[in-house]
Amino acid sequence: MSKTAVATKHFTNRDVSEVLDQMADMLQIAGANRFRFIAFQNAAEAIRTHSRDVNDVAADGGLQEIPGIGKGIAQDIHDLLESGTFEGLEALRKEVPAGVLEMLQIPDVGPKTVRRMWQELDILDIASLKAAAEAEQIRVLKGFGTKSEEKILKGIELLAKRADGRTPIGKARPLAEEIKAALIAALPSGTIERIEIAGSLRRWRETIGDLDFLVISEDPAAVMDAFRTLPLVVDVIGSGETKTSILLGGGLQADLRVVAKKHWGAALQYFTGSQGHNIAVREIAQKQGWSLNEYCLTATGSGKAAEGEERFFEEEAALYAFLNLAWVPPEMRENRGEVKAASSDTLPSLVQLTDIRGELHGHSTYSDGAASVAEMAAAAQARGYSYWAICDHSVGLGVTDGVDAEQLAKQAEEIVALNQKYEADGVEFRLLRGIEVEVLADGTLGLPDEVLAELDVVVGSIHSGQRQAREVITERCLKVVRNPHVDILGHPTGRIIGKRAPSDLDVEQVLQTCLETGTVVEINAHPSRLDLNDVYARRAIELGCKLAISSDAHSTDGMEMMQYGIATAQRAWVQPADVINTLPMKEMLAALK
DNA sequence: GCCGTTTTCGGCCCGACTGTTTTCAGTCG
Repeated sequence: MSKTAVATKHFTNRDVSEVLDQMADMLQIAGANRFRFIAFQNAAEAIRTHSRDVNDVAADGGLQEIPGIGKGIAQDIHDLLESGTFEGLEALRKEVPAGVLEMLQIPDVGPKTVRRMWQELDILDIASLKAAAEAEQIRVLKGFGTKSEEKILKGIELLAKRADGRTPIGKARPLAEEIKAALIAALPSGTIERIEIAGSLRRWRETIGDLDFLVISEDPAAVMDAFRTLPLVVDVIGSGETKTSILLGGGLQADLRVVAKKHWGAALQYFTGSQGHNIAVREIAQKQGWSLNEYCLTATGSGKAAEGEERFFEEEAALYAFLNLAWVPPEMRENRGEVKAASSDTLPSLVQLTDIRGELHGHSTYSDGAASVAEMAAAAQARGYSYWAICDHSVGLGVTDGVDAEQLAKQAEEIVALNQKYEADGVEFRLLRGIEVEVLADGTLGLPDEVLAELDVVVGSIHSGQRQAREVITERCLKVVRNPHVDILGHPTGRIIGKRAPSDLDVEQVLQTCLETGTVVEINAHPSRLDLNDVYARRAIELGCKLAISSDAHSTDGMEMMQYGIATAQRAWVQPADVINTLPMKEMLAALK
């Protein structure tokens, strides 16, 4: 019974990558060859960010075509998908106790420490590690002292406080901006010559592990001091001559590095990451006879330049150019093929905020919005848009008052009147009539077809029953996509980052059907949604689907969220032609069903 | 375990900071 249950479990790309990560962790603790566990880590990352469903790729026999997946791991994945496990995994699970594996989650406790606790002190879980540290039993080991015990206890405390490790970008970005401003304000003018938020925030990843700041200053000590004493600081993790790490309330870490002006290009490149991207760039440098670190290129002697010769770059682009690479937008730096594209000068020309001509999903006071139709229209005009679709919730959504046919007719009068005024005033802006129509549990819609038929834009969204079984929710979603009146599939997976997992949707099948039916797929730009995410959005455009990037604004300020959607699209390699709301209104409307 | 503009074998990015040490290992990014 349980064996059957395991065998029929559907493994998502995330599930598979988690298993591979666990495999890497166990290999590390077991003391395996370091390149072996790196191989599993790389494979995990490759699967996590691969745009196709791993089950489909495996069925096509294409696993080994994914960079980082070779013969061995491809076989392991096949076994995993078929039977729920694979040989090497079972062997290590027998060898490494689950509690020992958990100890690896403790900050500042790595595989070497975990292994010694386990092997030399017979510590099998976090609770007994804590007890041993408190009883001062760890200092008996060679290489460990009182500080080590303190560090372990602090780490355990930190782990308990830390919710799930990563902070949604919608929270992290404002916080980083606040810290940046506070740091500048805390120092005499001119002390900071230049400051940039680097790391995953500069890459606009949907969740952030820690905040990274890079600074040019001739007085690093003063900058360090100011950083350590910011009011937001709860603890100083470490502080040296060029680097300081602090802990903020809520467990978020922030790192600061101060460099000289001539190091800026290499330093910004290094601190922006991702690690995978940096390794790929450093490998390119090596082939050309240079070693790259966060300061400069140094000739290795294997190229034309004399060994030890250094090259400095005040700008990041100059560094890329020196290595014969096109400058790679930070959003693309995830080692998903961008280094290869940069070397052959085939990077896509990414969609920009300025390409957006209008919006196709936003709310007003007719449903749960905070601003009137006229106010939203004014805000849209102020942003330079030439059209904006009012898509309030339809009836059928329990948590909020939705509009019915009658209210929709009333709203239409308001829209017509406003549009007449724009026309009379010679204003190049139009409101469009739309709806975010509720998808009921059986896949039927909250309003009848004849009501939908009158509208310019229909967004179909699922807000309930998101925990339905894979087949059920997929079929429900396909029903929406196939409806001739639904132009756009809204926030397809329904996830709320850090709060609600995505629906167990067969996204591949949904996207294929969107392509067949000409249904546009939304990138919902709200930073707690970002749905589709970067990986699925990339798959969508690979297939040839069209996208709409929508702020889903519920207030005039909500339109600001568009930047998160643009960044997500950029992370998905999306170009302006892939996005229907980069089109002028007439062309855009013609592109809808 | 993966990979190849020289390789199917022999490599696999690079440095800051800490703690326990007299020169380095561990962790992190």
